[in-house]
Amino acid sequence: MLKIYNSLAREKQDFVPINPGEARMYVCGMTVYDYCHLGHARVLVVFDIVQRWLRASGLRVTYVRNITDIDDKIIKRALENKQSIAELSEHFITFMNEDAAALGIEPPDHEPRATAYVPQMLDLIGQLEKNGLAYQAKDGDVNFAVRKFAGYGKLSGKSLDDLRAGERVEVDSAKGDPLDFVLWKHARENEPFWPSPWGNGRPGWHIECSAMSSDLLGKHFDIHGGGQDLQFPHHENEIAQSEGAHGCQFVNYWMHNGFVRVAEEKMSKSLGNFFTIREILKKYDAEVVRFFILRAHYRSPLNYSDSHLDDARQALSRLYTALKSVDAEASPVDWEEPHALRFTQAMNDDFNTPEACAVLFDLAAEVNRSRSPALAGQLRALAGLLGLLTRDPQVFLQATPSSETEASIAHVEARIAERVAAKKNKDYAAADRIRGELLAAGIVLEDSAAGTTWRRQ
RNA sequence: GGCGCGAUAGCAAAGCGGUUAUGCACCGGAUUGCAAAUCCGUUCAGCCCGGUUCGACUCCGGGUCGCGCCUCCA
Repeated sequence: MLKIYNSLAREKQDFVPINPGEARMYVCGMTVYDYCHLGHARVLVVFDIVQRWLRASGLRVTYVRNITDIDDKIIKRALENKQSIAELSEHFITFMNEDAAALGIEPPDHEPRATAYVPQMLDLIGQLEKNGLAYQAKDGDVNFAVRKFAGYGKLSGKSLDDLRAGERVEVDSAKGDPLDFVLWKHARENEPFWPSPWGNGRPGWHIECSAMSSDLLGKHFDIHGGGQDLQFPHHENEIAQSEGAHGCQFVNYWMHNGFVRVAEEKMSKSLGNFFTIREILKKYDAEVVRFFILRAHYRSPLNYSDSHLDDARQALSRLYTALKSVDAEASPVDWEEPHALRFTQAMNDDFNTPEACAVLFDLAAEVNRSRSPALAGQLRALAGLLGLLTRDPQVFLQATPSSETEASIAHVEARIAERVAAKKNKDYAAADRIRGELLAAGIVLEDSAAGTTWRRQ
């Protein structure tokens, strides 16, 4: 039985789908005005795993991950870059897709863009107005009246009065309550706008997710995910909008992943301490990055540093090494096998990927001992559920993230041939010299009865 | 100020009221021309103070420290 930590209940709960055999999941994706950083990579990987495990558990999954392609930052950046908003967002959507593909992220079933859902947003705002939860302020903005929605704060555990006490935002006098949030912003100069019953304008940040999720998944669905920083106010506001408009429960299970940190601080744009995915991929294999993320539980903080990635690379190499010398059977998971049972137990416990990885290492040790093609196949199959060990071991072990040329690989092969000849002549000094030279270049040689192989250090 | 999360061995990171987590690093042995890889073995834990218990890293209470949200943020 799968258990999920539900942010709404603040405890692990049995996952019971609304419709038996089916899971509908919505995840807040990217705002496309810049490159994705490692924090974004974590969301992508974490919910890719959720999606994969739900499917592996036999559920029919509909996975929606949205793209925010209209908001303040995009408008600002487009102006700075002197390009259109469409150009800017297209540009970064392309980069995002490249990064996601590199990380082994399976494409979601739907990837809706906010700009394509303006009519649905307007319908929703109209419904909220009809329900007495939205009002148009003097400045033309349409706001949500948080005091009118009884459950406001239930996700984040905040009470409106506490929020008011801690209010640090400049009060917008046009709002009925400082905590009211905007559903529809009136048109301003140099900004794109859409016509609406409330005049020309553009959507507020939160309304898009309410509109897209109900359109693609229905008014009530199973799982909603995103980074921990979205819990408040974004997800709280989504609940207010969706439940306020539809009059029914919005989402059963809320999932929030922890932050990536740098030197014990949250990695974020505003702190300027972020590393983009493509920056990291210049130094580390994408699968190493994926493994690095999966080695920590999704709700724990994850500290980023080169030495941690070095460590992850060494660890992943151990798994690939186990597959290198055994001809793994290409078989599906044998679910009755003991490692698979442990793996399943781990994943069913709120997606405990660190424990699932530990099972992979135990299994790898078993493969090394037994040289069993069936067990090697099992290792490959289980790891595959996490999107790991999907490549040829030799390709992984010899891969280099930077732009190494074929020529240098040819050079390695040539030097190995020289060394084999030297060894044949019992000229061990020459053999060791060649090995030392290659080692200095980060190439490790491994002699075995079957001959000499090499890998990157 | 309000709300929440965390503190595990040299580093990273899980489960668990009593029995080896796991990975990296380290040490000893096997193996090897020597290595590497692999195998076998050893060493190294649970912030502090109380409480519950036959027994607590694990449960409860109180500290201390760290982090996050309350403002755009994955």
